[in-house]
Amino acid sequence: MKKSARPTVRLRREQQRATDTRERILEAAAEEFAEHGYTGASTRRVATMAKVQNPALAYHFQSKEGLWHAVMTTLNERFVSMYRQRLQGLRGVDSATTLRLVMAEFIRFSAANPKFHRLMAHEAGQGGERMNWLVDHYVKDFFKLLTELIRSAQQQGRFIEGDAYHVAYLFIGAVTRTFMLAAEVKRVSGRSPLTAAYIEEHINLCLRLFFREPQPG
Amino acid sequence: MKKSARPTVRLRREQQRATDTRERILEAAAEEFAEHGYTGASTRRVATMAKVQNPALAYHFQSKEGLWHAVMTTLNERFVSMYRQRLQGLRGVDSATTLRLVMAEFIRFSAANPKFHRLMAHEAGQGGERMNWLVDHYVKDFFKLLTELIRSAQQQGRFIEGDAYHVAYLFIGAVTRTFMLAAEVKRVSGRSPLTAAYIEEHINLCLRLFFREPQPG
DNA sequence: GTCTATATTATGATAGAC
DNA sequence: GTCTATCATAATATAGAC
Repeated sequence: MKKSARPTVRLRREQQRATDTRERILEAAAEEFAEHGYTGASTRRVATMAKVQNPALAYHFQSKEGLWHAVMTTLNERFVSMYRQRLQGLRGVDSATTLRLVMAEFIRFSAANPKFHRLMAHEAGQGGERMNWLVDHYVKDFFKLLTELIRSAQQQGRFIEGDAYHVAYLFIGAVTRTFMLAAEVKRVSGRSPLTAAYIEEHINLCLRLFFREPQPG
Repeated sequence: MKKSARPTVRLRREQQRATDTRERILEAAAEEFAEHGYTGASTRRVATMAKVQNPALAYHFQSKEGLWHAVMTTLNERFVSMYRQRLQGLRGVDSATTLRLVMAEFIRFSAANPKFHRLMAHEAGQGGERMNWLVDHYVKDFFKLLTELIRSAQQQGRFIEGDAYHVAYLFIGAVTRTFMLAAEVKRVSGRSPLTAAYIEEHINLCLRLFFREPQPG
């Protein structure tokens, strides 16, 4: 059988191609869902952006909803692994310092992935099954961790007072708004928030706002 | 001509009915656009929610885009008249106090109109004609006023430091996030942000966060 | 101003060749 | 795994009676 003379190489090549296709679709879908939300997103536009035929989406992800779940799983896993890795390098460090460094990392992640917050926000406004799935699989755990750190830092007197969940939402809102509305910020103020200088300024402003201590270093 | 025996009364009644229809459509459309964004919104769902037939939308607003413009104009005029009225009552008061009271009013408005911020945010993420229209007609003016007040309050040493546009976005993000994501906040933390107690707590937290002075009263 | 009916296009999903 | 072709539905918009 000439055809399968080098089956492993052939297989690898096909799998590679399939993986590329899958990832192009995922990236295009993230863009489309971020811009238009679930109902407003068009799988045909996704296919066009990813330069694949329409049925490729069904082949790889079964349905529009399957595609959405794949997008959200991918991005949330990236987010989770970001802060888990940051935490691993900080074992033994006191809570307030840990919180400060995790928050700085969160700001950098938000600047690098504005799509992530837009995707989450689309679902979080009015409830529904997709929001419940997100909260139960990812959001709740993250807030549990974050609020525990906040309470510790508050007990050390190094973080602003107030209900931990409440101040967590204040922080996330303050941090993410400029990045989520980058196009508007640019047109209103003349500055793009997605520059290195702006991001560093943002980290300083946000941390100074929420922490009760002189800047380290 | 029996038919037009009392034309003015007849006219008024018809105009009243038309006005009711128009307003029902506007309210339903605000809900629909807030939840699904412009592309995701369905004018058929709007018609169903407003309990009118589909062509009624075209009669009153010409097109989907006409409907969107009417919704945004209505809500933005309400927003503008809110802060203009608040400012009128504060002539002669110093900038920092004016800013504090305008911001408190902004928080109350945001709690009462979470739809407003969701509608604005849908368009502000990726740019486009609708965003440009919003920025040029409403957002720019509001930020001009807000940043002028912020700079004055900063000169008085009564507001946090930093670029006025930048801190304005921090403030708006911190204030609006919990209301825009009310459903998520409820599921994550168990508290609904749309209660009177939460709103008062929110006002206190936000003002304490951004102002550099002891609480008045 | 409001209704029924419909033209036209876009959408999500699938069938079947290769 | 990828292609062409197509189905069924839902979308925006309009025509024309009343």
